[in-house]
Amino acid sequence: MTSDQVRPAPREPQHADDSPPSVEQTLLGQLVGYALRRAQLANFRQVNAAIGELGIRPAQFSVLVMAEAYPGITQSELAQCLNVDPPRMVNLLHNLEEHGLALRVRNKVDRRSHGIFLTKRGEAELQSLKARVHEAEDTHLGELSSQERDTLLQLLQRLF
Amino acid sequence: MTSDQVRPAPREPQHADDSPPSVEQTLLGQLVGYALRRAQLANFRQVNAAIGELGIRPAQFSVLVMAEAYPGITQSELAQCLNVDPPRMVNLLHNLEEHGLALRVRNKVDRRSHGIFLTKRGEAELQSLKARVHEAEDTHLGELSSQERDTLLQLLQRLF
DNA sequence: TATTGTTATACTCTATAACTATA
DNA sequence: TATAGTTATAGAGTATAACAATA
Repeated sequence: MTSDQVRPAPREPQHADDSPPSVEQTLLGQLVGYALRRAQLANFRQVNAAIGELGIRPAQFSVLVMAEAYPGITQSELAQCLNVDPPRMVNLLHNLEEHGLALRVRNKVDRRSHGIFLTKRGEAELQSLKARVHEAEDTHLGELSSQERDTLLQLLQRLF
Repeated sequence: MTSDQVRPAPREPQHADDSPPSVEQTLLGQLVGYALRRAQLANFRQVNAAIGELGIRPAQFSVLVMAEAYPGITQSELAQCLNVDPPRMVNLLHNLEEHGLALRVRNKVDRRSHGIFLTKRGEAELQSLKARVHEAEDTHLGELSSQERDTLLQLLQRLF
C-alpha cells in the first residue's frame, strides 16, 4: 500500500525498431534449467506427434515399456519406479485396459495386488510405438552427432 | 473382444529375489527424451524449493526476468517469447500484481495494450529470486564441472 | 496394524473458443 | 476487419486425504 509499490511507466513501448524481446538476451538464456524445460517441451511435442495419433501419451508409453520388461509388475512398483503417484497410476491403467493393451491380473497369493501384463495386442502395438518414439527422438536430436548424443545422455543422467 | 486381447499370467511376481524393477534396465534408460524429462523435473523441484517459499513459481519468475529486461513489454509479447498462451499470461500477471511485484500500465497511444513494469518491490524481490535460482541451479548441477555445464547448455540449446 | 489399490478432491498447467474494447 | 486482452471451459498432470479389501 505504500508508494514504493507504484512505478509509473518511464517510457512507452521501448522496442519500437529495436529487436523484438527475446529470452536469449536475458538471464533465462543462460540458465540450464530454462534450456532443460524448453528442450523437454520440444521433445514432448515430437513424441506426441509420433504416438498421439494412436491415442497414447508419453506416460502411458512408459508404463507399456515397463510392463513388457517386467511382466507381472505391480501397480505400486510401477508408481514407484516411474515416479508417478498411485492415484494417477489407476487412471493410466484404466486407459491402457480400455485400449485393450494391458491387463490387471489379481495375484492369487496376495489378493490385494495386481500384476500388470501386456495383451497380445499390447505387445504388437508397443513394437510400433517404440519405432515411432525412436523416430521422434532422431528427429528431435537431428542436429547432434551420435557422439554428442551420447555426451548429452550421460550429462543428463548425472542430474538425477 | 477377440481372444488375442487376453494374455493369462504366465507366472506370478517374477522378481522375487530379483533386483527391483528399474527404468535403467529398459528402453527408457536409453532415451534422451526420458532423461530430459527426469532432469527437468529434478530441476523444477530444486527451483521450487528455492523460490516457492516466496510464493513464486518458475513461470512467474520468467515473467519478472523479462519485465526487468524489457520494461513496458506487452502481454502478447510476453506470451509469444515465453511460449505461454495469452489466457495463461492473464493469470500469471494477476498473480504478480497481487504480490505487488508487477504492474499493467495502459498504453496511451494504443489503449488496447498494456505495458508490464516491475514495481520497486518487484525489482528488489527479483534480485533475491535470481540469487536463489542461481543457487538452485548450482545445487542441481553440482556434479558437473563448469566445462561440462557449458557443454550441456550448448547441446540443449541446439534442441529448440 | 499395515499395505494395495481406489475414490474423491483440488490445484496447476495447457489449450481452445468466444467475448470486449479498442483500432 | 483485425488485434490485445479477457473470460469461460475443459482436459491432463500432480498431490493429498480418506476409504475398502486384504494381509
